[in-house]
Amino acid sequence: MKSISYLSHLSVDNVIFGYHNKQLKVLLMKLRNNGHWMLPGGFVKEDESILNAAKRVAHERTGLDQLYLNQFKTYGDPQRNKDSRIEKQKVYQKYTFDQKEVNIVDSYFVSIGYYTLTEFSKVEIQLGPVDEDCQWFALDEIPHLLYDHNQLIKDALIALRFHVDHYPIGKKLLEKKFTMPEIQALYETILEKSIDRRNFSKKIMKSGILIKLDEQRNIGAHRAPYLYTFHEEKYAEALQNGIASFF
Amino acid sequence: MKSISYLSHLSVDNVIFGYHNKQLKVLLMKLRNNGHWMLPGGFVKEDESILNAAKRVAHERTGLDQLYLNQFKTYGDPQRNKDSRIEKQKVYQKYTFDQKEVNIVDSYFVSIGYYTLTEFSKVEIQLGPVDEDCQWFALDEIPHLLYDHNQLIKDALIALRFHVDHYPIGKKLLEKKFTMPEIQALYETILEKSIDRRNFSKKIMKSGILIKLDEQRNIGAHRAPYLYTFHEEKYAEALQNGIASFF
DNA sequence: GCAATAGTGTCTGTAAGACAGTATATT
DNA sequence: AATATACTGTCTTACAGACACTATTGC
Repeated sequence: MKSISYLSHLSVDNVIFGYHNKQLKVLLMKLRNNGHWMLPGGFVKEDESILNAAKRVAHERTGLDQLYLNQFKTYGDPQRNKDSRIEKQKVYQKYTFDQKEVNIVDSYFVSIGYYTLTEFSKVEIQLGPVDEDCQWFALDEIPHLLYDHNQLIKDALIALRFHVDHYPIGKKLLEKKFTMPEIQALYETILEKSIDRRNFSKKIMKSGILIKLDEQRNIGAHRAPYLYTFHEEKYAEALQNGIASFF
Repeated sequence: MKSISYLSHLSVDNVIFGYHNKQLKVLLMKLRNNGHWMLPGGFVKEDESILNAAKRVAHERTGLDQLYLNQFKTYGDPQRNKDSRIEKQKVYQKYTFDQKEVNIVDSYFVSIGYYTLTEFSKVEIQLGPVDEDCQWFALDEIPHLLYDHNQLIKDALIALRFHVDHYPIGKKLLEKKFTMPEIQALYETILEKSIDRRNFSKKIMKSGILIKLDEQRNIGAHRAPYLYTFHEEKYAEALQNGIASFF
């Protein structure tokens, strides 16, 4: 194996949320020779920022660039990398750090948690160099993951929902032009609650981030919905400064 | 120097806020042979959680136990430990990690930021083993600090204010029994804004975390204020679940 | 005309924020 | 009496949340 210098005892873990058609999923992977599902993660190179390390990890699996990553919490407890289910001898376990090989299983890693949210319908999953499998999982079908990764997902969800509540989303999740029911479904799916149509529309229009277009989209045997786009400046400003409270 | 095993390239930095008598201060220190003020920080032992590492760092300087620490952000950029003002040869710079000596200056450290808030009047500052000086600084008198530590303080303040806005504080900052003006001054100082007396009292009483006692405190040539204590259960519950929005 | 979905306005309750006059303790 | 600080209630306004009928399209 080629010797690459990574910071030892440090990793990044990514909770990659994917949205498509009223479904919210999480990207999970299996390490070769390991057999347990886990979050995509990786290590930090000696000359790399932690944010770029997290972006690289996400890019390796999804091919996506320009992801909007959010750091949500850092985990560091000597017990967190113990998992009694691991058969140590079978595990892909040697990794070169600073010229010496290290057991990546069962040794203490401090891990920086990031999450991101993306449209998953066009993502073609690629396996990383040490991956055996990689797939999207619906939130209610997440298996028991390695280490503390189930907890990371819980924490990331809380952070994501908080974010959605205070900052605009949707630019990378919806088409350029979208309907009010579409963006409402996005919010409802992420927040896992239903929102009154009239109140939703009132509120989001008042925030100013949407522009109503003089176009409609014909979909099915019913009244055609109007199309909207994001107001670029207002959207960017709200992303900077936040919105008092959204939904 | 004794060989202690620490996780390399990883540190914790503490923003220790101290409140006393309408003043909010930050504890800063100077490293021996360095000459620049910085946040108290330290390294993580091989068998230690990052939270305990941060507690140990705070304990070393303040002697305080049972601090309520909050992790707010992790910093990791190869550029963050560069500081052109450092005279490298003069710096206390050798530290033993994993049996080998490492330059702690100018090498890449990922740092986990914690903040805490404590009453500072009874704290007797102790110098850590590598400290030259350690003192409280008012927020508007903070000098230019090493590395990105001024930014850490900014971020910690935002996190602290957010926390104060959504969770109860005061148990470790006020005496067992306190007056309404006292707790209001605490909020006003931390949030750096004045709050209407009538609205403050209305709001905090409605939250249920205060119990009005049938006692008054005689202080000075004016009407005696009533005393209050925290409602233990309500306080604990609010600390768990948060309060919609406070001030 | 039937089925399906989109569009829209009003009312009510609650909470935030502005605001001023009275009460009490000390000297 | 004068000074200093504490105590308290009402009004206005904005927003959240509940709620129902009409409009359009395809078949």
